Amino acid sequence: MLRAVYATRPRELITDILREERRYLSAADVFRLLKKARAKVSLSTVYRTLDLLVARGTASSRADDHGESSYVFCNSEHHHHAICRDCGLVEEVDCGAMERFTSALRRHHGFVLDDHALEFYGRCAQCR
Amino acid sequence: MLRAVYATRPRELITDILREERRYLSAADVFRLLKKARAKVSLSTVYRTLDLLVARGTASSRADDHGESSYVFCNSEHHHHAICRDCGLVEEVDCGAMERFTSALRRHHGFVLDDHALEFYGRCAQCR
DNA sequence: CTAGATGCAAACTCTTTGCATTGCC
DNA sequence: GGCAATGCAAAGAGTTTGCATCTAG
Repeated sequence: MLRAVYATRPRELITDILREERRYLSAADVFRLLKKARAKVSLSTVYRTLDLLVARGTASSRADDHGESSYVFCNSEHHHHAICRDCGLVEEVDCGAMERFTSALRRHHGFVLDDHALEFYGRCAQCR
Repeated sequence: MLRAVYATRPRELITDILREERRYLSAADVFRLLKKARAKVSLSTVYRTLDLLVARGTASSRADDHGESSYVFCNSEHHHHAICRDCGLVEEVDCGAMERFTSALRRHHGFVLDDHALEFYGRCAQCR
């Protein structure tokens, strides 16, 4: 039998923050934003909730060069991220070029992309 | 005046391991391989050497989901990695498709790729 | 009422640093 | 010989865990 999952206040708060920010946030970032909003949620709950969101597909995570993990809200299952180096905006990428690219990669290198792992970095339209 | 850098035995050993393995290795992996080869090099030297190689462009690093960093040997300056999920093989990607892809991404999303950050995951020709 | 969630503090993992010693050139 | 590199142990940073308490359903 499946384990029940409660919709608690801390979880709502954390999910809202992630959905509204629309950029990668570390656990410490989320914790800081919670404090700024005068919500008292422990750092461990932040970690536990972020893990939960990733497990449910509501967020995706990545680790930076210094071993700190960051999390971003996700709407759809199958998509790729274009991340702005300046403002941090995370935008979904889903255009035909993607498909053409993966098939070319297969032809030229024999590589079959597991495209869930793709992420792109650059600068968005605003920041250019 | 530039700081001198010595070609020491530990550095040779670590560089050789990285060059021969041709896949991402954590500091602990390198340390393990050194021990297997009966070379006694401290873990801190492994870390320091890996940092040095990255700084010199001889290696590139990435962090996994658990905050552990891994390193791979690099030949050329400008390239992208295609990483096999099965065997870990890291292959350089450098075909026209890449360029066509980035220009399409710019047209469709207004995103300009900083393409040094690109990495691709999938399965290589052998592992398929 | 009961399984699940939280807070706190301690434990853990990976990485970095300080300093005495060793080694390259 | 002198500056650079190494080893060791201790310190750091980020994350996870154990357990008592609290709470959603």
